Amino acid sequence: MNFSITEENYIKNIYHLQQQSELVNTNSLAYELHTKPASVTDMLKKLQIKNLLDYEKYKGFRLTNKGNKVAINIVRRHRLWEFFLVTKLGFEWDKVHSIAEELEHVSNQELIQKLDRFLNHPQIDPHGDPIPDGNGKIPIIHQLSIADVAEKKKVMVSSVANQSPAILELLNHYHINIGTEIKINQRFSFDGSIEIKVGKYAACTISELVAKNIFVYHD
Amino acid sequence: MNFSITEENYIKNIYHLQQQSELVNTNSLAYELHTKPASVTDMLKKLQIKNLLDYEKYKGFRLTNKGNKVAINIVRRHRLWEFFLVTKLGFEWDKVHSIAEELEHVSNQELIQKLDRFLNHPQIDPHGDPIPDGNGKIPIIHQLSIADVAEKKKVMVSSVANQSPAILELLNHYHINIGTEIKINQRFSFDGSIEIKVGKYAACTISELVAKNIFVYHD
DNA sequence: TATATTTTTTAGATTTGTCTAAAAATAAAT
DNA sequence: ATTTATTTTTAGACAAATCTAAAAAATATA
Repeated sequence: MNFSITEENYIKNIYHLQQQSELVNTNSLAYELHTKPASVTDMLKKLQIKNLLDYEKYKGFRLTNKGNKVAINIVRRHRLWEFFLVTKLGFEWDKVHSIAEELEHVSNQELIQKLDRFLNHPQIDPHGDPIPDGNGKIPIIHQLSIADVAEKKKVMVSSVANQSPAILELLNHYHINIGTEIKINQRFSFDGSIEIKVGKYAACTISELVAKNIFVYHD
Repeated sequence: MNFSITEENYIKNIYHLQQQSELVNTNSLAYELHTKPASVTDMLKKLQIKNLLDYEKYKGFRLTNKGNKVAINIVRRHRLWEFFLVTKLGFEWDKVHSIAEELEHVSNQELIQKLDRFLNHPQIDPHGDPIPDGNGKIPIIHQLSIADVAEKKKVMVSSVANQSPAILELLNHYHINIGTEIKINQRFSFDGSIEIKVGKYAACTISELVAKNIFVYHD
């Protein structure tokens, strides 16, 4: 089944609001979508008719199983594109969200499948959020801040918590990016700074603050 | 200035029809867009108001300079995405057009700029059509069929004329793709077949028919 | 030149998604 | 338990893009 861009945006935002509270209400959805409550009510009816929404007048609403599947697929597309934009095109984190918001509506199944393979089946997007797989399964990924990784371990960067241009500047300087391999050489107890080796670059030292913001895959 | 997806589709199709005849008429545009002449007339008025179209009732129409620039930008996006889909995601030629048709409407300038750089500023799309550059300049590319390349020359595949699944099967077998480096070893006059070396694979022989359908960059 | 045919345009209706303003239901406060 | 405030829904209008059916203009034919 195919949905309009507008419908997809409603579905996706309902999904996200449901992560915080079981039942979603009209006003908060209207706020997220930068639209008016009256418009939301109209769309709720349409989504209910299409069996995407459990909705009772004045009582709030939630996605059906079917609606949930559709939502997860949109989220998957969004996060895959974000990963692509950062790791392949060299975008900075703060720019990718709005672009991915457009790309996510290109709904060709084969496209997403091939994109996923091209990116090597990433499990975490640049913001640290999990990327659902083709079956809608959301991986539970164990991430650890570099500050907590044991010495001598080799790890791969999965995401970065703080997304300010300031930390970006620093990470670029250290050649650290999503997917970068890092070896933890030595931790210094005086100030919590850590000597690391990034890829094949010469070893360098990062502050504890930076270390705490860099997350890596960890099983 | 930003245009709706519908407007962009009209502009692009007018552009393509203009390649064949200076003035475009309502019926042929309606045919291309799978819509009705009455709908076309409505849109023509809108495009004229936005200064994209020179249009006189009952007399046909053509893009203005401004409209032309917009069209070329859409074509650029379309062909860059086609190139991406084939060379990076491994799509076959016959599948990419409709997907690129959706992707082309994601109009973020920086996205296209970075995609272009990522793809290494390709000049020809998988169908052999030129890709306009960021300034709207359309490169005049000299392509040559492999059948006409001198012996011992090293060349790079730019496009493939015949796009049937049958030739695709063969090209996959030979590891030939857009961007692939090929060295012409020897031409055999008896049947016009040619021994070539594809990338770092062992030399192989292709028929004259295949050779005639593979085009390469040539200055 | 008059008539027939084709092409193009107008007029008015429809669909999708939106809005404002007012009414109805629910929740909060006295 | 009323009154007040908030939230949600309805009713009716609007803009974008489309359609059908009929009128108008241009072209072709006799």
